[in-house]
Amino acid sequence: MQNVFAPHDHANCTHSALTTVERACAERGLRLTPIRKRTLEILLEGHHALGAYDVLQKLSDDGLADKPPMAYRALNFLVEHGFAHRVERLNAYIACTHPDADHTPALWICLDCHKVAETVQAAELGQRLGQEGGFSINTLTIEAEGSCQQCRDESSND
Amino acid sequence: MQNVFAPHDHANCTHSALTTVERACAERGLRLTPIRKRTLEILLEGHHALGAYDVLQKLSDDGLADKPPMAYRALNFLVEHGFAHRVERLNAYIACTHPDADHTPALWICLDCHKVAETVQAAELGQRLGQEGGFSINTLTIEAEGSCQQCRDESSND
DNA sequence: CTATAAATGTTATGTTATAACATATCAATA
DNA sequence: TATTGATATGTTATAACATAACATTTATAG
Ligand SMILES: [Zn+2]
Ligand SMILES: [Zn+2]
Ligand SMILES: [Zn+2]
Ligand SMILES: [Zn+2]
Repeated sequence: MQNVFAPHDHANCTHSALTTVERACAERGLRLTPIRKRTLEILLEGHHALGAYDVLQKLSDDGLADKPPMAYRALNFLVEHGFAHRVERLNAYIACTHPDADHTPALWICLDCHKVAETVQAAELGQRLGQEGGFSINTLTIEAEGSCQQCRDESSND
Repeated sequence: MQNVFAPHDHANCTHSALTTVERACAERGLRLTPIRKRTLEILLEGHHALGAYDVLQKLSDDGLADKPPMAYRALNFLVEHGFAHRVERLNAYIACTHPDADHTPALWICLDCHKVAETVQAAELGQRLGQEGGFSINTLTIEAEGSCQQCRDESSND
């Protein structure tokens, strides 16, 4: 999925992410337990970032988990293996939209529709920046807040 | 100051930042009140990020402030006007090392010495990334965790 | 089977941040 | 210089985010 801000077949979006993650877990010997799978499904419900306690509430509604550590463990599992991303600016989490690739995403947070998109072209860019000062990058966070094309188009149609 | 990871005349570092901020406040009609000034001085004590409650403790030691909102207000003032930066990855704050320039910094967090450096060459880079998807950037966060040249040099001298 | 590791369940608490409202101080101007 | 409106500070309370520590259960390998 390229542009989550634009209208798209989100059922397909969800389904392909889920099957990709299931395959990746099988290949890598990771256990996509019920809590973990449901947590991913919850994040996949939309392209909005959810806080850990939002996720926990939904897990609790499903009778799967009802204590903060349970949600954090599932979210951390997904993040560690690249199936979800933490949005630092929002203290929140999104499902990854290309969970097959080993990647460092740049995140685009629309302040209008509140969707969060990601692009993967950002990593080498950071590496270049860092080399200037001899800094060796372990992890790189790139997040932008602003407005997506769709929201700007809509607001100009007033 | 370019490379805060390397040994440098930090007294000068502190002094020049403080006088630059004082001048900027005078020019822009901003009030660098005692709490705000002391908060800046606290951040300037080193190139380490401090949490709001660390700052609050120091303000409290000085009898200047003793409730969370006081520290957050002072920190927010400094951040809003570009005199300090919030480090999203650390939920913490650093004094800006070039408070004269209107800038979007990239932050370099050394996991070894825990110093945080900033560079200003990053903004246009983000703009370029964003334009690809038609995203209009309001604020941009670029933060890297890793190891600085000095720390890597030292650890290879074992 | 059983030993081991991994995951989950649970309690408690730590950490970060803000809403809401009261009071004081500053700065412009009548 | 008194009024006043804006800005900053003081205060209470609570919201929101996150993890330490330990017990129990479940999965997997030998
Ligand atoms: Zn979708
Ligand atoms: Zn949008
Ligand atoms: Zn310095
Ligand atoms: Zn270092």
